[in-house]
Amino acid sequence: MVDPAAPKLRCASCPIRERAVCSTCDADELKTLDRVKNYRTYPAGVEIIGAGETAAFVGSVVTGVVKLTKTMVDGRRQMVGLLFPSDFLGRYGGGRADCDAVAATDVTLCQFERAPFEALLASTPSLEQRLLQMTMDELDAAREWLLLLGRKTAREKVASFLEILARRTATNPESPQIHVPLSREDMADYLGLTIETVSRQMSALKKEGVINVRGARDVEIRDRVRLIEESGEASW
Amino acid sequence: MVDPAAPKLRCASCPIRERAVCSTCDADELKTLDRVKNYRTYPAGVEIIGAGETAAFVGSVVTGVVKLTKTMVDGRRQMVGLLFPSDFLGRYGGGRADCDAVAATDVTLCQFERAPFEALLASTPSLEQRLLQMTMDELDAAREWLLLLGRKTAREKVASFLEILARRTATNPESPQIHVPLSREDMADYLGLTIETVSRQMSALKKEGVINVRGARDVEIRDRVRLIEESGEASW
DNA sequence: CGTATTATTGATCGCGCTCAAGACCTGTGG
DNA sequence: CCACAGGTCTTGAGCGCGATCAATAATACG
Repeated sequence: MVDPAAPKLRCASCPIRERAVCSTCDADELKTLDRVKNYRTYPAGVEIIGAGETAAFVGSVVTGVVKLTKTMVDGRRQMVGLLFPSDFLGRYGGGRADCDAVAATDVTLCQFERAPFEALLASTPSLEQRLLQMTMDELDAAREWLLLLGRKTAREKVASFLEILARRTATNPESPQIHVPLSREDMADYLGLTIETVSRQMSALKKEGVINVRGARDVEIRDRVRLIEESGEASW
Repeated sequence: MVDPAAPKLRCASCPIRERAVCSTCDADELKTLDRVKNYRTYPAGVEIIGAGETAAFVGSVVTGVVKLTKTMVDGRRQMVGLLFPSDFLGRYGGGRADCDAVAATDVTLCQFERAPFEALLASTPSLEQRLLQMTMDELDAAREWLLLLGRKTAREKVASFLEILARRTATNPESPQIHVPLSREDMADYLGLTIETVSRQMSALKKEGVINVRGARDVEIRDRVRLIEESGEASW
């Protein structure tokens, strides 16, 4: 089900050292974390934590993308979180998870056993401050997402999604290439749409010259300004 | 615009003492908070914090209900937060607010000046832990809300909203009376619907005997089990 | 290659939006 | 007391966006 532990990276050379929950830790604190940390890889599609379970660990995404989803009894599914490298995974309060965490791509996690991590958290204000900051940022993102799901059109939803990806992952600021780390089905679950509607909107944006698509997962943004207009930005 | 300060309540006799952000504070910490706190009332409809502003204060809702909303350039509006007594108000990270905070009913806040509150926060782990806990609870609620907006039908949305209100505010567990603290327009903004659709679904639930409505804001839940069925609960 | 999976495109349907009218509620002044 | 105004809520008629159902097309993979 799960690969054996990958070799432990030294924190100093960790690619997410500057942005993860541990970014404000000093050398001593890193040493403590080091004793309870554990690299682990998951292939795309595998469930990392199931809804209702109490995970034995929390952790940071090092590489890859993790999706959080909720499912209704009749199978309707909505994505409720999308975690990129440096994002934190886990219901920290000790409660059980209320959604599934699934590897959207191949994923590497830097996992911490729950109990010692929480002990460290309680005794390390800088770590707790960082986690609070990250949780508030996620809450802000969730609120933007509420606007998207509640009031945007299919066109605006797809454009917004591409713009979010461009901001988070693109290299070249102008005319960026983005690799969409999700299938059309995952995009639909993110946007509260069907795969057919996602596909149609992608085709329309392509036909109008806003984007260029090759192979369904590689998108070139040809007109960034236009894309932002199409996304129907909030007014503030 | 805003009423003068209401008389300061002693924390010991505060109605939200057990559940607010200060619930884990000891006597000394309450004394410090006391020096920077400030009761204030806002009449229904008044803007408490505008999007883009950096509020000079944060605080707890003591009585009444505060709505957080986002507005698009063309006027489409989505509620993204709904704060009841004991809930915390304010973008704590020191950043600017990214949505409007408006009094949905007459509201009393227990306000703290931002700078001293943040100083206290940094030096008081128990306070920070409590705020982290509350922020994670809000994030959980926001994720449930994402499912509602993305995948539920109008019927399910309205039933879910009534069930949420029943859980948060009702007195009698069986056949509870609830007072809806929002107008139909606010309900529509909460649910990502129009006021007409909200009204139609309320009428349908009434006709089918699930609820009883008197005066648009007072609802008796006649069949709680049925209401929960109609809300299309998540599967876990 | 052939098979399975995923994505695109087309045709039709229905839920919730829009536009419009009417009901109800609340307060104000004669 | 009624009359009237302004707002909120309800109800009705018709439409359009996105869902559904269905058929290809493209891609991944052994």
